[in-house]
Amino acid sequence: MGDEIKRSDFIREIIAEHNRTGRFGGRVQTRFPPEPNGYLHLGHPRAICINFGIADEYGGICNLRMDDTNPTKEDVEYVEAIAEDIRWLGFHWGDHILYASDYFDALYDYAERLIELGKAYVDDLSPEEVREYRGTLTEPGRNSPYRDRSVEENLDLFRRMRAGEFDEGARTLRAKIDMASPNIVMRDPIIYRIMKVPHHRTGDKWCIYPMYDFAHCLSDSLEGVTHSLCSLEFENNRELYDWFLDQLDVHHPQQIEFAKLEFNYTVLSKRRLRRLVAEGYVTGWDDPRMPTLAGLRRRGYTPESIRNLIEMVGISKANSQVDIAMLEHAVRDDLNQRSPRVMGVLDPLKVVITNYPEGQTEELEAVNNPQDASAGTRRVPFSRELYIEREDFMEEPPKKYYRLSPGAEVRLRYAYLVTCTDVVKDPTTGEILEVHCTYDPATRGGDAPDGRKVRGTLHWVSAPHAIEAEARLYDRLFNVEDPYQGEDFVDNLNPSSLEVRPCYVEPSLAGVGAGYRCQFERLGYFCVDPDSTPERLVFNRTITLRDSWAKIQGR
RNA sequence: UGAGGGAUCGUCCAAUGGUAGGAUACCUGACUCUGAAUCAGAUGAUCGGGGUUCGAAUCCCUGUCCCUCAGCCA
Repeated sequence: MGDEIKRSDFIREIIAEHNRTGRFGGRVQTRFPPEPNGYLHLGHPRAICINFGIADEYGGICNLRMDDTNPTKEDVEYVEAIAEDIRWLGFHWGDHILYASDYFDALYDYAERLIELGKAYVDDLSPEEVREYRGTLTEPGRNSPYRDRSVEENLDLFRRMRAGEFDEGARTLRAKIDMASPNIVMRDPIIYRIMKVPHHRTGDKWCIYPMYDFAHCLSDSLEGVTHSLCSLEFENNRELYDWFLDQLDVHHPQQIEFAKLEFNYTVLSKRRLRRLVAEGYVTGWDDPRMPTLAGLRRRGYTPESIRNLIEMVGISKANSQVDIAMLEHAVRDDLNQRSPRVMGVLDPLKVVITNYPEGQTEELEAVNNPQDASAGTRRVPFSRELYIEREDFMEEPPKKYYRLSPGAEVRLRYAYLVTCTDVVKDPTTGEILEVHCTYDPATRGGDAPDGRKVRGTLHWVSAPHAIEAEARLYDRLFNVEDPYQGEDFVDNLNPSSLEVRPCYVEPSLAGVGAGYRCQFERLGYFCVDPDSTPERLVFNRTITLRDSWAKIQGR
């Protein structure tokens, strides 16, 4: 699927150049390093596709490595969820998930080595003092008074840090670089801090934990990663990434940064996503309105559609805000190819075919997928009483309305041409209760033998045969392009992002299970929710079909 | 105003000194047993100012705007 299309971008060009010059002996190995502190969301597939995709293209491997160096923020709960999302997207890693914490022993040894090299020292400054000494963006920092301790003293102190002799925050191990560096990252960055907190994997073995900058580059190095592909905010950290590896004289991967993806009408920050869940604006991390991969999956998005989107959007170093319409196009495009068609009515209006024999039923043949002949056909029951969509009838139709109206003839898809003869209304409210039509028996299947043209084709279900189900109609979670605008982003929540309503679907749907995807003709793509029971199906609307009539109406 | 990055159709991405192209969105039309899909067409951009060059989105100078960094987060 699209594999023959030659992808190229600045990262692949750099790697191709490395391979030309033999920088890594032609080997390409990457890694995807999520911190297990939240669910994967729409911002992640780009990094996933780049790292796993590139490794794959070059016949290399991509490790899934949990970046778990801060036990106060991370939890095993997220590990399996992250792994499942990546698997769902269709990517594979080696035998098992890797963890930065797997390297805590090696990392500790590297830290001692740095001390021995005179490139690291134990600092007694308090967190506040560290901040003061660091200087500012425009002023250089000052050296810590503890900066020039002897190697022996540093080693002793560091070992005692490890042994738990000091309180949290009392001391840190810092790299000895340059407190006047114009790059603040290089002003003697902290590499180990004391945290008397058990770790979800190493238990209480450690009370000191390495910082990201130290752990990350060395984890990459230890694994033999060749290309460490990460997002733009780590550009400033690359100098430090390189510094550690140079000092320690170990295998040195190349870090390359690319821009993260953002989407309009969408919020992706973990903090805000967490708030939506915590404050009950959505039902959970996998609420089908959430931009999490779990939410999109439940909503009915396919992994292929997400991967196609990533390919469509490309890669660059410019911050970008992708139009969510691109995502919507990607799902429609994929679902159009693969979804079986089915008829369902969301807002029923009863139709009585007055000249159709009472009690008669017949089965009509319907095409399962016009995009895919191999999907075959099915039989759909037809009878005297049907339901059609309420908006498919208008007593006083506007111009260009070619659905049902008094005197008008339309086609009931795969069934008959019918003409509206009567409208039955509630005498007090004026509400339309039912519509009476006559059918033309000569048009069975939907074709007129005399060749007369009928513009409108409606979907329908046979009232006595229909299955009653629940439809969950989703719309964008936010109704403004930039949900961050204004005082509080929750003010921009779309109050009608979910509408739950009963619906009628054709009987062929009986027995389909959670995750089943289909198109309700003329309405959109739907996916069976895990909340479904054999007694009551629940359909999530993944996305509507494009609707140019609605567009005309809107003007 | 220190350092590191970035600026091309509304949006996203190409063009690597030689016709600014594709995707998406929007608009027209054709086709249609889904007002879907498909097909055809239109609209629409090089951040500003200088310079080099036969020729500049690309190279040089200059200005502007945007992003990231002052966690013992990642």
